[in-house]
Amino acid sequence: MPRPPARYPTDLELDILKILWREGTLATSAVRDKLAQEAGRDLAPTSVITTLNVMTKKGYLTRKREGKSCHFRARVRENTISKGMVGDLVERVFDGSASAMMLNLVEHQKLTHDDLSELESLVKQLKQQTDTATGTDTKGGKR
Amino acid sequence: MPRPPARYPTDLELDILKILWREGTLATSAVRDKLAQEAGRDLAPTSVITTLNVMTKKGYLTRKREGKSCHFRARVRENTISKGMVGDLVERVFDGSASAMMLNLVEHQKLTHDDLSELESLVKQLKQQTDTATGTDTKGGKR
DNA sequence: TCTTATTTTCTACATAACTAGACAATCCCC
DNA sequence: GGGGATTGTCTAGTTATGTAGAAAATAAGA
Repeated sequence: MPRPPARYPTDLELDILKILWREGTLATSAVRDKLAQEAGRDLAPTSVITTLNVMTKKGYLTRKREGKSCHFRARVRENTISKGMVGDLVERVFDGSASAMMLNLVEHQKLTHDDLSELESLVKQLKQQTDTATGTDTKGGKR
Repeated sequence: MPRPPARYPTDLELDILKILWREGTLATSAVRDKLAQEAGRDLAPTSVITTLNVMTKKGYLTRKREGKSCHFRARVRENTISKGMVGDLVERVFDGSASAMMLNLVEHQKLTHDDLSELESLVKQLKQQTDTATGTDTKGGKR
């Protein structure tokens, strides 16, 4: 068994996905420009196309021929990917314990006072839901 | 510029680190056994040594000859690695916004009522610290 | 001591990721 | 319509990861 394929988008793929999530549909050259401007990746046109084709093969993108050029669009939603990547990290690093990861985040990453307030109210809200769900515990299956 | 080296331990490396963090120092064969038992990785002895040597070269491990065999020990602390990996994900997926990642976690990962309680008190505690810090301008240097 | 089992070293190979060149296809402008 | 520019296809080169075999080194036992 050789190198297993990555479960989630690689670095470059993620940079491209971010662009397409924001911009919608773009031609190859446009993707190339954005990559240079925003991600500081100054790639040859062929490099960009190759990558876009690979991503299409992987199911990350949709490809449509438009005259001589191709237009690409994200086929996966941002939320799905970020959720998956976070979940993967929780699994691999924290053995599936989301709370362990939360604690790590709260302790090590810089959170502003406002961040903390927002988080606090969100937690309070969720706690109430869990409270109410003690009777009908089917509610927990939010996701 | 070809394939960039991973910034953090790969899958297999992390599995090995987890074992060594828990067990302290182990000979190659012991690492191999644990990998089989706990991670379900049934590797050939040579595969394990090769990986251990690579990890040593990367600075993850310490290697000491002990008669005919070698003993390995983690050289990096668990906290450092997990913090780094979480920070990396925050950077790559959430563009550096730790709070965005928190929200994702709270929304999508399953947290028990107890998890939420613990989190709540931790946030409360941190908020107070931030409050006290309002006098000193340490707030400015966010990111 | 000589055989044997263990462990290491060195080499190797498949696949993924990242990048780009050679070259073909296609479009636009004069 | 032909020349130049743009874009796509195909191929390829480099490094990382994951895995293991051949063979050397070493310890241990009969």
